[in-house]
Amino acid sequence: MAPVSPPTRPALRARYERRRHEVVATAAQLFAERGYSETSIGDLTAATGLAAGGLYHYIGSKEALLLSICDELLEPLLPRAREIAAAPGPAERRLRELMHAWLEHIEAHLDHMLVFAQERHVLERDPQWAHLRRRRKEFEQILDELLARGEAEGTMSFPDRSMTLLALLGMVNYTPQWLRPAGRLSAAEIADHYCDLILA
Amino acid sequence: MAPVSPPTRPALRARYERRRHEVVATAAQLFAERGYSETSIGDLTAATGLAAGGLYHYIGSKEALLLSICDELLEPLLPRAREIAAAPGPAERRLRELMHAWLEHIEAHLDHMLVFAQERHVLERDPQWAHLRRRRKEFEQILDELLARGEAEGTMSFPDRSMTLLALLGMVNYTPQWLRPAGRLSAAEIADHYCDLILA
DNA sequence: TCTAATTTCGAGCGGGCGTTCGGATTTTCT
DNA sequence: AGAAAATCCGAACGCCCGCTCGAAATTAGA
Repeated sequence: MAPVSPPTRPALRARYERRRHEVVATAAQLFAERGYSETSIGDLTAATGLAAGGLYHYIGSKEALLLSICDELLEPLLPRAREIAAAPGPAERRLRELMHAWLEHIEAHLDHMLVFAQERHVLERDPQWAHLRRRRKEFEQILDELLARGEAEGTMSFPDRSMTLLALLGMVNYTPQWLRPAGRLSAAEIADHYCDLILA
Repeated sequence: MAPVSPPTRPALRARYERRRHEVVATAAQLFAERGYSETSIGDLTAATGLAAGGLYHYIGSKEALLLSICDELLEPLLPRAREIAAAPGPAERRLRELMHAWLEHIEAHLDHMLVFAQERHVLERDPQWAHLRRRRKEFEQILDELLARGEAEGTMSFPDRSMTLLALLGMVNYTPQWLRPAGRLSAAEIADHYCDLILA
């Protein structure tokens, strides 16, 4: 996750991080449309304007870059989910808020999401990815607990809660493949629709 | 799709196709768990027991092998879907039957499915994959028409049919990531649950 | 049994890829 | 201005991978 040589002088950290963030975003875009393995370092240097050496100043390695993309995606989402789920109010309201936040996050990070989804098989095996596995698992647990609370409160009922959860995960994880920011449907509308589907 | 040198003598065709099918299945398994790019020809020779030359006798090239996996997956499903959708009876019954067939097909070809899903970004760009794009599109159209027929018959109603279709595709396409043949849920149960969700 | 077709072998080739590294350039701070 | 830190360059390296090819082994059919 950490790049090779971040500047020690604090005044330069900001510029460094900004530039690094640009590089990661550019890479996410390329990876999303061509695939990680099908994108070469040459493609990356062409897209960023940096030469190989300059690029490695920021990314450390190609695989670390991939990890950075997924980190940038999951890191802010999980605390937000915790926060929303822990807030007061009925489970259904909590769920709808969480779905909104989730889908807005997806809409704002389509490329990152597509890359993350693409690398599922790496996620499940490589020990370097263990912390991401944990994060994803906790996120799914938060969702599941919300559904369970809804059942306990009597406002939701599912024939099979765990299957409903999987269906929900499926819908949402598929969304980046067709969602377009300029498209007909907003993230909020989609979130509401998905909620209606499983709560009906 | 066609390998390099299929035998001309018809008596040998059967054995050749059988062996070839074995190779494709083995490859699908490896690709599904490690990823296409992360699986080397060396891995393939080790898993099949064939040496490099022998392997290429059946696969033609690594990319052609990937295409074969996806072909074997989609080729039988589409005609079956056409048949089911065209059969007489109310739309809801047609849809349920199609979902059953679909999920049983997934259950029977988990590896192929995972590989196909993994290569989404290739599917959408490479001209070599055009016929697979067409097949998938037609399959989705069949589904959409079934939903539309349900609405016309008055037995289904959706706030937004195209979004419901996308939700359904999401659920089903995600299924191979958790479905296990020895698991708690059968393909039939899952299909019914999914139908219930969108028809509620 | 003899021949031709088929299947298999495996060393080796050519190329592309990720990465390195020494130095040049630019920037920051005193 | 001067020194130290940070940024960037790009040629070059070594490795690994997909693939080839001529020959050997096996099998089918007469």
